[in-house]
Amino acid sequence: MDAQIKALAEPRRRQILELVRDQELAAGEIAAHFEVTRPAISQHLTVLKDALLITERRDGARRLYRVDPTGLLGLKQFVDAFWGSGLARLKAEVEADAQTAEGRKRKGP
Amino acid sequence: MDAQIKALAEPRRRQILELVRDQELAAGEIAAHFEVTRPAISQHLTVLKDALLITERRDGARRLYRVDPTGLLGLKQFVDAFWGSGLARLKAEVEADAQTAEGRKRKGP
DNA sequence: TCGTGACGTTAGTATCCGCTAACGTAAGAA
DNA sequence: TTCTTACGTTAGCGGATACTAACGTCACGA
Repeated sequence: MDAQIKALAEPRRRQILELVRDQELAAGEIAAHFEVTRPAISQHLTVLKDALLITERRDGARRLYRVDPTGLLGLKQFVDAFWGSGLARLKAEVEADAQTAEGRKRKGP
Repeated sequence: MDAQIKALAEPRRRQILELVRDQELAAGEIAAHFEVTRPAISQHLTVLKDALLITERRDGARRLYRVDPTGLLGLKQFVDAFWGSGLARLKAEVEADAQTAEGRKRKGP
């Protein structure tokens, strides 16, 4: 999961992911959306591919890229774990606060 | 969400988050779990705090830290969006493959 | 075979970032 | 006040990385 999070830490790579989220695009088409050089985009695509976040498919001299959702599984589990436990703790706190507030009838919001 | 993902991109910061996920710990207690110096941990805590991933509470000369789950909301939405759309696309592909396979009865697994 | 289009790859550079060492700050205890 | 504890902050260094420029590779058409 380390490679995936580090890949997503770069804003441009997240933009690339959004581009190939619903459509399959060639490397040149992706690069055309940005103002950096094409090799820079190529390196970003390599990072995303190594992190299993996109898949590459050859079509003649072109290479088509698309999102690979399975690569996000580890990150999703990580986030969901914190999200679930965090919400549970928040809920417990709110209930505890409500109880103490009812018992004391003091220290308003 | 950029600050949150960049904060999570560092493995040590994820370990810190796991530490203060279910318990409230002081900066020194957190630093005791690692082999790096205390100032390094202090800087990590600052990054996590700026990214709204943890909360700081003063208790005398000590400072207690704990996970703030609400800071993960943006990242969770981002991941869920890709996860949902990606799974939908995968499902559509599988169904399309099943149809073509049934029609052609060729090109096995 | 020669040329062209579409990519990837490799130096080389500037910047960012995590770490340590040294210093500064705030809150009790003596 | 003075000492100690528990922190945060700054300066500086070394490694990682995003970028550009130049070069190499593969597929296809003339």
